[in-house]
This record gives sequence, structure tokens and C-alpha cells, in this order.
Amino acid sequence: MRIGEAASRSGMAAKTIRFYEEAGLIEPAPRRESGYREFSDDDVRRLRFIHRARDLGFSVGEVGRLLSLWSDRERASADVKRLALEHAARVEAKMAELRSMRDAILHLAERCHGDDRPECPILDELAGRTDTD
Amino acid sequence: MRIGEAASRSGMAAKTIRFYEEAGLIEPAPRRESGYREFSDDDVRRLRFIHRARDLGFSVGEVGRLLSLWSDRERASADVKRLALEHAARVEAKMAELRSMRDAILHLAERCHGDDRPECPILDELAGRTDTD
DNA sequence: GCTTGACTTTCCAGTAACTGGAAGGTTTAG
DNA sequence: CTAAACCTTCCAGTTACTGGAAAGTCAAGC
Repeated sequence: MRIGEAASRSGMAAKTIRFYEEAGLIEPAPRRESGYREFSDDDVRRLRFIHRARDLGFSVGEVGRLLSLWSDRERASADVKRLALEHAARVEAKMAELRSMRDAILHLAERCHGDDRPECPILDELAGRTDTD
Repeated sequence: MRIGEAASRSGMAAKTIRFYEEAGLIEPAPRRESGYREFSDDDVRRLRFIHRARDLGFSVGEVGRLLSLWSDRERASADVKRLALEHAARVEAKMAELRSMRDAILHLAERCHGDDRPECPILDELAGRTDTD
């Protein structure tokens, strides 16, 4: 099949597939005489794997490592698990960061009247007013 | 003062200040004869404002809007509050996305033995196995 | 007067992971 | 035979900086 079908079957854009090829995440696809790339069902399976892993937030580099482990019949599941848990920890850390941002913003917003008057604790705080809440 | 001092007083790198100037977030600083940028205490206050807003996750574009509102004595606090609440909502949405990623990863990892055997539900699932949990 | 070091300047490249668009070749349906 | 729908490569843009190179400025010390 050509790249368009591989794209729709795997759920990613054709551009993205070319990008992954260029980035070395997947093997360069064989070409027809016309220069068009030719994909197999196996390629689609790999692309779907990549798509799911990306959806879980694994970076392209990590996906590469997961692909290696996937194709390595000798792998230890511990290696996969470690990768997954490390990633989960990073996601957790990012969440905590966002949570504290959100809390800080909401705390400021709560105290802002939000009417047509100019007084605004949000701006005051950003401006560095260190007040006693 | 020169850019280094403005940087250390505002908590951002000199490079970042130049970047903000280039990006149009702040007015181009006046120059000495030498070509060195000259910063005032007021500039430092603006930079600190920017720094705090960025720390809360506002994009550079949003910070620009916050700066405009800050310098507009006629602003309605409602405008500031709306900006803040919209941002909080985006942060919240991102958190939810991360949370579902984390949950999915941990769910997979739980079922992975994590020993030296190759069997691994994490890879199986990424490979598209649709199993009954 | 000269050097040394700490500053500063501009410009270019790289990061992550695509996405959009231009210019042009291929295939297929009608 | 033509028009639409594919495909190709290449380049630029996105976000918000960060690193580095080459060169100019300035103050202190000898």
C-alpha cells in the first residue's frame, strides 16, 4: 500500500510517517519505480504501535527504545517496565507542576472582582506586591 | 544598569531578555554609546512581572496581553480575570490529559512482572492486543 | 600603556515533534 | 486525454528559549 493508506490505517498523518522515517524511528520504506513508498501490513502494525506509545506521552526516543524491546524476543520485561515507570514519574512531575500553577492562578483569580473596575489582585501580585493575604 | 544586572535582578537570563526584546514583548532598550543596552528599575519591574507570569505558565503572547492590561489604568479587572481563568482551564485540561496517560501507563505496568522473562503486557498492549483484562 | 578578565554585542544553530505549503511527478477514473 | 487525487522533496514556521562563535567594551592591576 502507499503512504496514504498506511497513514489512515495507522491513524497518523502521511507527513508524520515521513518524519519518523527521516528521524530514524522506522526503517526507510522500499520504493516503487515511481519513487512512491510501499508499506506492508507489518509496517502498519509498527506504525500503530508508535501511535499508541506516542499517545501515552512517550517521546520519540523512548518509542524507539520500546520498538527495540518489542522486536527483541530476549528482552527482560523489567526493562520495559522500568522505561514505563520512569515515564510515568515524569508525567507525574509535570502534573504536579501544572497543579501548582493552576492553584496559584485560581487563588489569585478568586480574589479578583472581575468587574469593570481596574483594581486587580492578579496584576498586583504579578507586579510583585507582597501583601498579607 | 547593563543587561547582566537586569538579568540577575529579574531572575531571567540576559539571553532571555534579548529574546523578549526581539520578540516584541518589551520595548527595545536604549543603548549607550558603546551599544550596550541600558535598563532602568522600571524595566526590572517589568521583567520581574514577565518572569512571574511565565512561571504561572502564561504564554509569551498572554504575558504581552497582561502587560498591556497592567499598564492600562482604565482596564476592567474582568478582562484580567478572564485571561487568568482561560489559562487555568487550559492548564486543567493539560493536567487531565497527563492524568489519563499516567493512569494508562500505570495500569499496564502493574500487570507487567518486571522480571527477566520477556512476557510483557505493556508491549502487548502497545502492539494492539485487545484482551479482556 | 598594556593586558587580562568580565562584560557585552550580533548572528546562527539546535531543541521536540511535527505541520503547512510550494513545485512538480504519478496514477487512476471517466 | 484530462482532471482529480495521489505522491515526491525541500523549506519554513511553530514555542521559548539556550548554546556557542567571533568580536567589541570597559575597569582593574602592573
